[in-house]
Amino acid sequence: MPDHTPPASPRQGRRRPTILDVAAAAGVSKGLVSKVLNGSAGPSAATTQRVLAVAERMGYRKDRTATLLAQRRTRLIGVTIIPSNLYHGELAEEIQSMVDTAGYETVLGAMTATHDERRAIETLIDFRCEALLLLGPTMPEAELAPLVEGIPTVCVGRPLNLPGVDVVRADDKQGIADVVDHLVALGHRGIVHVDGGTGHIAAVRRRAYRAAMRRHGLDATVLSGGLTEHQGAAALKRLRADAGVTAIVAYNDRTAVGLIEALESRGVNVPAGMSVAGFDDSLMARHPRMALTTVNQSPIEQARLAVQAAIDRLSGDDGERREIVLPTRLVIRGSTGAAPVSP
Amino acid sequence: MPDHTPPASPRQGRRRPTILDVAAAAGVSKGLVSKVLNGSAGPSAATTQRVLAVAERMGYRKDRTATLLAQRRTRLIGVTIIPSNLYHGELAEEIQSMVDTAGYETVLGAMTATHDERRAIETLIDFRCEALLLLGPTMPEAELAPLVEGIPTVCVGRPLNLPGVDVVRADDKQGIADVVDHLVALGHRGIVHVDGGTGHIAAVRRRAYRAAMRRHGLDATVLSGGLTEHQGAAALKRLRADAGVTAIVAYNDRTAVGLIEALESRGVNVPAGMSVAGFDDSLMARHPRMALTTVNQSPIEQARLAVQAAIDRLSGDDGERREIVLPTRLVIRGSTGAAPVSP
DNA sequence: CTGAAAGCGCTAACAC
DNA sequence: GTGTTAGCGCTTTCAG
Repeated sequence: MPDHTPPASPRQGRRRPTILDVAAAAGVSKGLVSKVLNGSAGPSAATTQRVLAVAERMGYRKDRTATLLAQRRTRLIGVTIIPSNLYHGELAEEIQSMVDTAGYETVLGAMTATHDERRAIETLIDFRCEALLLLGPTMPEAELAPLVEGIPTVCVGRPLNLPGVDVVRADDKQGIADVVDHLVALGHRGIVHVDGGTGHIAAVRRRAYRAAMRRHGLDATVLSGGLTEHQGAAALKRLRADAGVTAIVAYNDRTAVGLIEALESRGVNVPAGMSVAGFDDSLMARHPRMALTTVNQSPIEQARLAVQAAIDRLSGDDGERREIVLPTRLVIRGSTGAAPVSP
Repeated sequence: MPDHTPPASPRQGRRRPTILDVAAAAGVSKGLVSKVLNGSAGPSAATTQRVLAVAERMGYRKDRTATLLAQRRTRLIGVTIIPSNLYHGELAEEIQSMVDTAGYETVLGAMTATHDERRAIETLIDFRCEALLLLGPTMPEAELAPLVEGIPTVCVGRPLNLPGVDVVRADDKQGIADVVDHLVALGHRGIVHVDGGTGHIAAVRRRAYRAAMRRHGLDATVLSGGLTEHQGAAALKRLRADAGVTAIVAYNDRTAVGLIEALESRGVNVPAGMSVAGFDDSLMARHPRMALTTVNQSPIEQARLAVQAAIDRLSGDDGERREIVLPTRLVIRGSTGAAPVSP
């Protein structure tokens, strides 16, 4: 006689009670239970009481899967995130609150070495998220387009000219320009940029750096970096010692922090021997020990506006694609200083 | 005539194609399509080809909700996380990879100000996660028990004596003891502890601190702190200036970092004026600028073991509750130094 | 090899 | 007020 376990089911305690079990135990129909559970008008106070009590006692929890299938909506908002990026963490916390109060739920799609952006987005879509919030997406526009087609998406942190995709971002160009201006004002002329790799935002900042240098009549040098501390540190190997470089404009705070680490481990003091500026003004940058000169891009405001845009779309706002560009704010701290006088 | 939009449906592009649409377009039954899509044996090569092509062309994506409902399993592993905690971020990335390679998927349940641990866990359960990984849960055991009952759970970072709940944690007691020993060896006697609030791990470390102090015949003083930089900084206000305190054992790196920030903003140099030690050895602590003396608790190893435990349970391992205690490793860096000689 | 049909647990008309 | 019923999109026997 074959054993009678449910197919390929994982070890699981006794079967979860369903709405039917509750209905039976309360002596009513499942339809009624459903209404009670959803607080919809109809059921009498007495029934409501009883059903609720029974449900509670049985430890009943609605099966969201079934609910969603039946309702054909999820009230889910998907957010792509790099967990080890503190700036993403900050944004995510803010987003979570906003989404919460709007009566939706967030689901975080992690991007890691083994789980790239495409997969993260696909996962989110598979969860039937009704809207997507992409934190600093790095995929090329052309690949992103078909992926998010048909689902209200807001892109946080980079420009993206796709129909149906709203954008909330900081003015990266201005931010980088401010950094370069600041360094030039301090007397630096050998200013290099350690970029953020192949992503789109990286390209934007790279261009902004080049434009700013040109404006000052200075030569631009770009070193390929990346999104992590480690990649930032590694970029230093590509810096020629004799190049007369006295300042580095890093892609973001993580890159900058990695650079500072690498510099100081080689005995180069920051800012005495080298000025370093970041981007994001993350918790890391704010700390007096790090005291990173960086660019603040109002994460809270970005989170608020991004969620707002998504909710608006979900509420039927069919208006034009929005592109909200927030001003950046240069935050000058101790990691940048006057250029050393040449010997 | 009533309009015919689906009930309360959010704005959504044309309806997503279902398996039925694909079946119709391919001229086969939906059952067959299902089989093809799942790669199960049966369909002929020709049909497989055709169905796959049609599905691709229509941009078909399976509705996970429906799939799950039908299969009665999700292959989902839920992870609770504090997004702004860098240590959690590190753990999460590692977990994600491990879970990935095991053929499961992770869903992150964020804990924030508006979304407490209970809600995060409930959300995860509502997603029908088959197993739960709780990162440093703070809820009292008695409240946690009914919540996670019946679902394989592994608790990361704190002891938890609950049937069916495996534990992977570092030896906090040893870790704190090492810190205290280290400080005592440096000549400190006025050593206070800024704790992590009301959570369980906080209690464990508090006790460990008290025990270590007692062992050295020193008076213990505990200042209430918290899990964030801000709360760490705030704790300083509660420190009496005349107390002869020369060293602080902080609950974790975030608390320590907050303390250092607050101390240095008051002109107290670390470690010259005050030694500060953290716990976690997060990315933050490792940076030379922060150079935090702290306790490493092998996050990668913890992630690996935690996922392993969860997968084992899901694979039918009904063995005894496991409690894996990893050794900690004191990492001495620049934030602790010799006690100032008293005047 | 393919199709038909019975659910999965819940919601939402629509009757009673 | 309360019960009945028809799905939601998919998987999975079980026949053909």
